[in-house]
Amino acid sequence: MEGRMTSGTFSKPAARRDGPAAFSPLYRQIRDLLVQALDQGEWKPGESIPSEIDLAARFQVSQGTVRKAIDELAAEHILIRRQGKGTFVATHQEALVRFRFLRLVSQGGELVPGHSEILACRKVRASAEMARELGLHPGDGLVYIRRLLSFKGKPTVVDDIYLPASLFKGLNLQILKENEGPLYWLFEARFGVSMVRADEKIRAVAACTEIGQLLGVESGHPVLRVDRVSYTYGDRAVELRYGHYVTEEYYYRNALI
Amino acid sequence: MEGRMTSGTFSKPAARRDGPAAFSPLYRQIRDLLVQALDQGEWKPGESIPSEIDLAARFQVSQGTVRKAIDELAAEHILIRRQGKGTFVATHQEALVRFRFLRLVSQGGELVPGHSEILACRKVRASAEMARELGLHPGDGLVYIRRLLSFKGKPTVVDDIYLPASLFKGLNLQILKENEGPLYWLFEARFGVSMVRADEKIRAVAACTEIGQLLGVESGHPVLRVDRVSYTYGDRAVELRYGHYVTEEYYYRNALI
DNA sequence: TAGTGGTCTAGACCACGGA
DNA sequence: CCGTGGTCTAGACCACTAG
Repeated sequence: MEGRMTSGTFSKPAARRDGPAAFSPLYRQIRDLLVQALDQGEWKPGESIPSEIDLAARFQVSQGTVRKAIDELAAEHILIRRQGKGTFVATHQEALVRFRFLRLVSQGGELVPGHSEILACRKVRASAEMARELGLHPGDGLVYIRRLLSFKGKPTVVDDIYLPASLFKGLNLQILKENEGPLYWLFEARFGVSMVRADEKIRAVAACTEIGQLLGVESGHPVLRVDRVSYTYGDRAVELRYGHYVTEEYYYRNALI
Repeated sequence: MEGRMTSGTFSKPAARRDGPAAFSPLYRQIRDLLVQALDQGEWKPGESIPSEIDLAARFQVSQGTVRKAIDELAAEHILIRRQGKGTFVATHQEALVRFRFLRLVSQGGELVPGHSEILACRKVRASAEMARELGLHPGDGLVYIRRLLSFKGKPTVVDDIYLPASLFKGLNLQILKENEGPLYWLFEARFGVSMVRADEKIRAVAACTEIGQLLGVESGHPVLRVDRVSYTYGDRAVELRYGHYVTEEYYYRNALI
């Protein structure tokens, strides 16, 4: 009963005078094991993971410790708890997840679903900077995608997307055109790459003629430029996305908390 | 409400009884009581609140329940836990808090402290829309502030700020000019109004001549337009802020999580 | 050494969803 | 009805900070 998996088994007794703090509580180790299992596809987006009691048995810890591990993953929106039903792997099919990654809302504040049109898809080679951001080598293969997002028929966003070809083998124009629903859903369902978080850099720039034509505005018109790096389970960058947003009828919404 | 208290396993079921009808677990009621105490100024920004054990005694619940209440407030960055020291009320003096409300970073990604210059301060009357957003009546008194933020000597942000005059009695140009440090620090230290969260709407617009002159760019130059509504403890809107950002050397950074 | 928050456990019971 | 997550308690011990 007692002696089982007390904190001594996992945690490090003192005796570290200057090394980087090596102490990691049990629940965080469990959290990392869960992420690892997710990364390996043990449970897929939309599926349920085992119950807290089962996981507690599997990892030989108390239910409370498993709970705290899941709490963290739920706070990161990697897992979703549903009382009475179970705990599920988040999927970009759900509106709540989608709108975390597409912040455009109409003047009134409604979250408007958009229509996506694929304009291009081809293989390119990574520049030095792209390689650095994706943890690849310059010249490595990338899949380039250009797509136009429209809201209520109005062209609003042009995205230029770059993906590591090694992770998205076989991705081509036909697959993209056949796809219905969010791109990230295609990525997770067909290629096993789940986008979990992203960092964005936002600027105001003047539209070039090419972008202007696609968005139906004059060249020089102010547009939002949104540079995104997206990450999957292990904090691994797996997408670069350069977006141009027309913000006359929709705006980028952000909550500061 | 009553069902909440009848959860007979509690050794002290008679402890809490509060009125607001909706069902909410004990720890959330404790959370709300803590927010209420903060709102009434029982503990001021930068100060420590009582220990978990003391609070547990005060509210007649277990330490674990208090912990969970504090956990929520810490997640909202309203409280800050420091192991071995105590739990403290967040203050805008801290860099971590400031940078949650000022998202501009340099190209390299460093968080650069800026220099603030007050350009104007006067009393105005609330328009219908402003009144609606602040929960006031049209015509109610507001304090209007224009300030210029510069980074490394370069003018970068013009903010037009509107505050309910009733909450900021006596705020004038002199007080603003004497103030050193963040505006929000002045607000919380001198007027007892703590900004806890905010919503922002972001667009790309062309600079008008007036804004262009202040920011040192041509009229028509693309700038970020950031409309902010800020909230204090009870989710009460207490500030409108319309910002224009030049984004050539600095950009707005956002984390999608 | 004393006091704080942080971790972990064990057990009881509540709320919810579905068979 | 059962199984799920959600709440609450009680107690032991660990990690950190300060005097």
